[in-house]
This record gives sequence, structure tokens and C-alpha cells, in this order.
Amino acid sequence: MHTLAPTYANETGPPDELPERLPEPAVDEIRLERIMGVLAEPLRLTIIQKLLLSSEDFDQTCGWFGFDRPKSTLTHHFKALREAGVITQRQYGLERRSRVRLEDLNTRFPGLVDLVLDWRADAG
Amino acid sequence: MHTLAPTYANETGPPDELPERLPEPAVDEIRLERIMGVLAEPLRLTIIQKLLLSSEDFDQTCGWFGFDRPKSTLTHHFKALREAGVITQRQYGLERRSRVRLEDLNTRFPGLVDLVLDWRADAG
DNA sequence: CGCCTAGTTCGAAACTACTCGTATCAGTAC
DNA sequence: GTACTGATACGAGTAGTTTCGAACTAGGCG
Repeated sequence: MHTLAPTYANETGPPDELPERLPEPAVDEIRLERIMGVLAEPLRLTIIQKLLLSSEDFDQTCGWFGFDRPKSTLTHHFKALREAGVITQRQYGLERRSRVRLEDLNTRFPGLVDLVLDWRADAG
Repeated sequence: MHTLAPTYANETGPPDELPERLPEPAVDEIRLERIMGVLAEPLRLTIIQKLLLSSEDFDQTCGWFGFDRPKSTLTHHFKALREAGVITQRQYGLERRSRVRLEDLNTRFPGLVDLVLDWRADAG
């Protein structure tokens, strides 16, 4: 079991029991064309959809998704998603857990999340 | 003035006073990841937005948009949009006119068009 | 016929993205 | 200490995109 006790390295706001967020764009810095580009990848679309369908209350680790791909590939895609503003990543000890920035996305691009939820990898 | 009289080269359905459509995916062949990829380009996003904001009753020529780019570049982007299923193109004599597949998009991906409409090239 | 127009096709250069192997790091357990 | 774990960073190969110039096509006009 990993530690759930967070480390507040560069804690700025009031402690919310969660580790700090990795670098990501602010809400008003999120750009639609970036989101579009990042969601053009079936694997990334799958990641977001799985995250959305899982309980919103828990962040998920890279390995939770069960993709049969090298770790370096997965790191690459998660980083792309985070830098585009689609997900937040937090460091829980050894693990890096991801969660969709649901509120931010719904504020900036209402309807976008539903598109991902309705997506089907096979016949789309 | 260009001719508005259509040529029904491979007319299949009832004549609707329009020239035939250039090859494009059927509604159920349109794939979200393809749409996303094609709308990751600011120029293409601009094209679709301009088309949506113009009168829906008229298709627009390539030149109507007033982009200061070589014609081959524009051809490339319009083709990408058409092959992804975002626009329809019809050949009016010399001109090739484009129109957003509004109904198809709203059917398959409700909310998508609004994302493009709300987009701002500068800070949006 | 030649010329203009609106657009295509081809090809090449520059750039970007995806994939992955390898090396590495920081905790945890023994 | 060693080994394992969950992940990162670097670098290389491959593939795809963007951009554009140059050559071309087809229709209309004089």
C-alpha cells in the first residue's frame, strides 16, 4: 500500500489533503486546438474515457489502465494530456495519479467531455 | 459570375439543384479522433468557424476566406476537412464550394459545433 | 487561338509526433 | 546493502504533417 500522506513541497493554497499538482496550464490558458490535437489519439481518448467512467473521487495510476504498452510510451501520453490541460497529475509517493480536470473542461468547453464519453473506439 | 447550373455527373438521388458532392465519408463513418485531429489546426478551425458564421444557405469558395496562403496549402486543408467528414465540397463549374456538414455533425457529435463557434483564435 | 481564373497534383524540405529501448531515480521491503 | 516498484528522461527510428513552389487542368471570354 502506498502512503496517502501527501508531501506539501510547494503548497500554496489551503491544504486539501492532496499532494501538489504537477505543472499544468491554468484554466484560462487551456487552448481548444491543443485539446483537439491531444484527443486525436485513440489511446489518449481511451485514457480520458476510462478516467471519466471511473469514480471521480479517486485519481488513477498509470498502471491502473492496464495498457499493454511500454511505460515510456504511457508517460509520454499522460504528459501530453496534462500539458494540454485535460488531466491533473499528483505525486503520491512513488505513484503518479491522474484525474480529469472535469470542472475546468466543463467551464471552458461545455460539451467536450460528453463527446469523449460517447466515443466508441471500434466504430466511433 | 459563375454558373449555378449543376452538372449531374454521378447523380444518384433526386436532383436537389446542386452539383455532386466530392468523395467524403458517410455519416456513420465519421470518426471523432479524425475530427479532433483535423480541428487541431488553427487555420482549419478558422475555416470552419467562418463557414458556420456565414449564411448556411450558400457554399463558399476557397478564395472567399481571404487567406494569404498559397493555393496548394488551402487545397490541402480543405481536403483534410472533407475527408474527415467536417465539410462537403461541391464542384460549381470552375469553383469548388464548401459547406459544413452541420446536420451530420450535430447528429453524430452534439456540442462539437458549439465548441468551434465559441473558439477564439487569439486567447480562446 | 491565347489568356485569365479557380483550383488540383506532385514533390521536396522542415517540422512534429508516436513508439520504444535503455538508463535512471526515489521509495519500500527484505 | 540488494532487489523490486512505479515512474521519468533521453535518444533514435519511423511515420505523418505542414508548407510551399512549380507544373498542370478545365472553363469562360475575346
